[in-house]
Amino acid sequence: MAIDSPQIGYLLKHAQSLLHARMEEALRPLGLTVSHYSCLHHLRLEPGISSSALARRTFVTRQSMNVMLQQLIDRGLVSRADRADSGRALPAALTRDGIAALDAAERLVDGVEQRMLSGLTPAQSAALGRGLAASVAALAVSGMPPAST
Amino acid sequence: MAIDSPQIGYLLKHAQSLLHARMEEALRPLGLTVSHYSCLHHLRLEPGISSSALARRTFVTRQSMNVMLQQLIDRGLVSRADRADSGRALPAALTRDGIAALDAAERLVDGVEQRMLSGLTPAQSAALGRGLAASVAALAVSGMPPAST
DNA sequence: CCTCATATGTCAGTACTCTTACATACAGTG
DNA sequence: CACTGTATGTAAGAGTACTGACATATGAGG
Repeated sequence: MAIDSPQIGYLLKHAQSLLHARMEEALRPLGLTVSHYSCLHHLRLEPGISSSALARRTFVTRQSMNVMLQQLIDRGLVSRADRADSGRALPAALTRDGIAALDAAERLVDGVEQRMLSGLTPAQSAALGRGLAASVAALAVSGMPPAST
Repeated sequence: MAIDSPQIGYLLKHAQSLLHARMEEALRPLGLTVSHYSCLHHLRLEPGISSSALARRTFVTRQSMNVMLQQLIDRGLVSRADRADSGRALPAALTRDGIAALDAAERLVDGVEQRMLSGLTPAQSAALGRGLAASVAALAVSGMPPAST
């Protein structure tokens, strides 16, 4: 293993693990998990999105997303059509209560993210964002890049 | 939610998710999971480490680490004393086969990390590392920082 | 010496996510 | 129209990690 860069993977894991833990703590008073929050968040960004598409946005399988959606529906935070207009996709959307819960959750989550970036200047935060975006782009497609040589 | 910075949490999750997926793919031919790799990796960094300490390094509970360690012991990659010299900690270490497996795994993982950073200059990679380290530091302790105002 | 706090190992139960598999609905092509 | 490919929803099962609880071993302090 090389000397300098390879620990970036570990730092990435460490940062993500801590962010998840702090978000979980922050959301606990609302009775929401981070997964629930992510679901609601993307549901607001794209009202009427299908469960499968939502699953891709939140990096889980569509089976897991269906379970989570059902929980949120049972709690009255999400509504979902029981018949598809076209195709099989059943559009889901936030209810009034869902919007309220998400508003409260956003405030808490924003606080955690601000705390995460509190040791960085705006320029450094922007650089962090660019670095992460470049990493995402480089890892986006499955499989190995053309072998060296 | 604010306009610019808050998406960094999502980028962090996205990057970590993709890194994990690519590492899993790369390690599959060896029959190792990313969790197994992390375990072996830290076992080499700190030979004789206890299961609980190893769990902290790899961000899982000591119960989960015990299960993983047992799997690796059953495969002959790790050895563990059955009696503690002092206290209750049972020191674990890599076997000859474990070192060989880890050597092969390190090469594959390094390739993935290099791919992740391939779109960044060395200076940008360093900045990414510093940003992540600062994020880890800011999120390190549980609980909320003193409320604003 | 005794007590308390901390750390480790372990067991049992729970919850969550994934893998695998199948049925359905549309789009494109012959 | 029939066939193929892709996308979605759903169900069943396995695998994995977590929470809660308890016993044990050491060190600090009275």
